[in-house]
Amino acid sequence: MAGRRTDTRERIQQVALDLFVEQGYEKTSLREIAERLGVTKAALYYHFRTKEDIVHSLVEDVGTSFDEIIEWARAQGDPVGVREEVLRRLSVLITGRFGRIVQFMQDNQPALKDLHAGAVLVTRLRELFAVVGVDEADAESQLRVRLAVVALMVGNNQRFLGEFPADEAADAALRVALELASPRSGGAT
Amino acid sequence: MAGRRTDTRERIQQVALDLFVEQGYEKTSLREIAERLGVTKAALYYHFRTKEDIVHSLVEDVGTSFDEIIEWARAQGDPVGVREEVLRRLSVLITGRFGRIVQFMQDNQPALKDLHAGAVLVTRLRELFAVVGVDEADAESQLRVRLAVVALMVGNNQRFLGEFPADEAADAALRVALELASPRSGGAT
DNA sequence: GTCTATACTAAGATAGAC
DNA sequence: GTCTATCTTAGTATAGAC
Repeated sequence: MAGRRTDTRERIQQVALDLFVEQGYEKTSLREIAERLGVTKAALYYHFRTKEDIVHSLVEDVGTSFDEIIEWARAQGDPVGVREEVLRRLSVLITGRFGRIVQFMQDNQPALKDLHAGAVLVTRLRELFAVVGVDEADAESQLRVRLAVVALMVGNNQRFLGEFPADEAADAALRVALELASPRSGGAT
Repeated sequence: MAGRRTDTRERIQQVALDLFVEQGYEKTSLREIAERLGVTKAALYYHFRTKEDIVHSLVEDVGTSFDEIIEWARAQGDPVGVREEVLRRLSVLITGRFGRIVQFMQDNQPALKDLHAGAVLVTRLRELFAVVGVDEADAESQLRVRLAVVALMVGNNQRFLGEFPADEAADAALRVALELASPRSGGAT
């Protein structure tokens, strides 16, 4: 808030995230955001160059946190041994302060796809998959470790596992993720 | 083709699905579809009442097939014993002629959400989850069986497991799904 | 029955006044 | 830092040509 004279930028982000989570990115118009704030559309364009810019500003923090996990994992020697810790750190992020944003990203994957913000999600997810599945060669093993990441995301998504309390769902998600990521002992049929 | 003199309706569906899969539902304009077909936007409105109607026409066949699986499963006596067969039938649908449409639904879940077509996906998915997870009480078990369905969908999605040949990915998806849906023997920590 | 011409509303976006 | 006015293009609707 240092050099600025209003907090409109932050209020835009706040209201936009509310509406994006409720209705989805495409279905939320700038007019709606502006009206709820009591300003005009043009005012939004002073603070953000495009609608995409708004969502990008919301998502970039998550991207940075993902990057930190990825870089940490790559710095370690033993990829398999590190996998579990990667999932635990991811779980903390998703169940913590980034929960709503991660859910939003998950629900609006296609909308974000071609957006600049899409890179934040898609690229990072691919890197996470790579980090988590380094030593897995066949399709089944790759699918398992990638599903571990998916388990964390959908398990903490109200729309997916909404009947259970959030903390219970979060626990379950982590347990399932760890199981999916654990090296196979017995083979399949 | 009985009472009709042109195949424009089918061509619209074809072109629309192509573009929807490529670019997503929201990003594809009616002008684009019309131009690729060499007609005007208004012509589309002769064959379909709305844009949503187009996607609905694409998705309803899948919905019917899902319903058949759900109804069959409910007609059986033993819910757990039937779970495996439900997943196998789902796998056939997804890897078969409905593959592209299922991938489209998956990728455009938020766009379809409030649409009439959304009921085809969301409602059916919930019912599938219910059928597949009847006897599972805790969050972890529910998450596992629901992830089994997700495994089938993402495993057959090029964007998710694109490095492997389609048939290999399909096999892997079914194996992982069956494993996730199999009753637990050992407990977690 | 099939399609074009035309027009309407609302969206994202921009220029310039205050 | 915010507003008014305007632009382009989206989805939608309908009257009427063939």
